[in-house]
Amino acid sequence: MSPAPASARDRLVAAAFDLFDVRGFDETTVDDIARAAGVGRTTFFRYFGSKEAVIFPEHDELLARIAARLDAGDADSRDSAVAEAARLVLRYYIGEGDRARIRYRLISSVPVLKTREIASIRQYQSLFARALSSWAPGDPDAVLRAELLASAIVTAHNHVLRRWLRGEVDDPEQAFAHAMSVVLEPGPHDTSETTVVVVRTGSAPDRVAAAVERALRGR
Amino acid sequence: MSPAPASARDRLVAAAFDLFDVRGFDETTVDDIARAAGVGRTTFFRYFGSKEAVIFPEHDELLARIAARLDAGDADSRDSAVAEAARLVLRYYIGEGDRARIRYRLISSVPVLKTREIASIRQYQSLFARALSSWAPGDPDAVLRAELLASAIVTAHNHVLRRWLRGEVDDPEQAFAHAMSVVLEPGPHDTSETTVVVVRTGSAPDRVAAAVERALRGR
DNA sequence: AAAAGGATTGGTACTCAGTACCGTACTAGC
DNA sequence: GCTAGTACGGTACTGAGTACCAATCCTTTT
Repeated sequence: MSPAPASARDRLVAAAFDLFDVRGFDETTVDDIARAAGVGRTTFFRYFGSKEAVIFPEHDELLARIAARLDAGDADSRDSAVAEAARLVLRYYIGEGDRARIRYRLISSVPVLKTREIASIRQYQSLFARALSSWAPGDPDAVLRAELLASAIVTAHNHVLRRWLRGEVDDPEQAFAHAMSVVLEPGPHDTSETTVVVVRTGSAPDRVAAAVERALRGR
Repeated sequence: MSPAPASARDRLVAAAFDLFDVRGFDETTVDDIARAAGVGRTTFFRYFGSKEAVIFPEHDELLARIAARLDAGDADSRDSAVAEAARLVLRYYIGEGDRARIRYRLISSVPVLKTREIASIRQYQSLFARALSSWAPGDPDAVLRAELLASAIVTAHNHVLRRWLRGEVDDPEQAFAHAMSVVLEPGPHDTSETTVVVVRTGSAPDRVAAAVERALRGR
């Protein structure tokens, strides 16, 4: 549809999504993609390391953007930094529109693509874990806590993204904000009964108890 | 070293670990493995779907064992069911000894194997998420909570396993128990300052405040 | 304008993973 | 002894991914 002179890389991506969508991933060879894009097979492998990689064309750039956003954060702005970095990814996929939906269908049906996606997600997760770990105190469990929060953020992000891809969510940004509130909410306890959470502190018990009472009454 | 008549499958696994360890993954062909095991190349692919799969020989059986353990649980025994299922995996890898260490080295240095491992872990995670979800109430966030807890358990497990593989932990079972306590502990807040967690409840504020005070004083 | 140099591309040839198919040996049960 | 099932080996093929070389284009320099 577009007049013509898109870059060879863009034409390859477009051709790949097209062919994978109509003919299937296994039934499409790299030769087919290159031919449809009007380039040589060599050129394909010059831009993408593998046949799967063409499905995630901006993966590296997204990784870099996330890393940049996380690097700009610090221990004080922790929660907002990770939330914004995750939103970055969410917005990207939402903005893709149809392409994201085609990818979702492909990933759901082709095991090797699902594997690839899971590995991509893990790269995001590692970035989050590293940033969180660098902001953490010398606590012996700091690394574990960082990994746990990183995995929670990624899980929340993916939960929302998948629901949006299935058409179960209208406002993904708001849904993600809600999911993050679930992540940051106290432990995975059953909320149907009264739960008392005790965090050791230097403050006198009376002062803490008073603060709790205020919190329960007010707000 | 063993006299001889191990099954073809076991000989293939042994030969693969051996060759991968000394010569490297990329530098070893499936032909090499088959020849070293004294079988044909066809036989290799009859037992393992791919060259990578031979590194995780008992993966399917482990998955089945986890599924069985989780199926035996119910909503009431939730915490112990998931903890035991995770321990199942931990014990398996600990019991492997040297083989687990070789796998760890290979995974750390060969990207395609790392990808494969991450995908395996995700399969465990999905089992946990499905079980947890099936035990959850009709809460609209129940699925999200199930996925979050599943990812937390898997993260905790892997944290401990990796530390053990690096020789940073002596008693992995105890370390895992501790990690699980961190997982189940209230929210990911900074513990260096006083944190007040409020969980909505039907009880009167006074009664809750009194319970908190008791908790802070006693124990 | 011409030459030089770098970057993008295409083509060829090769290795090897993975699949399909077929023939063969060994075992079990009648 | 015969047959059916199972485990195995061999051959042949497709296609992903790599290495290398030659051609073209575009920019810069003289």
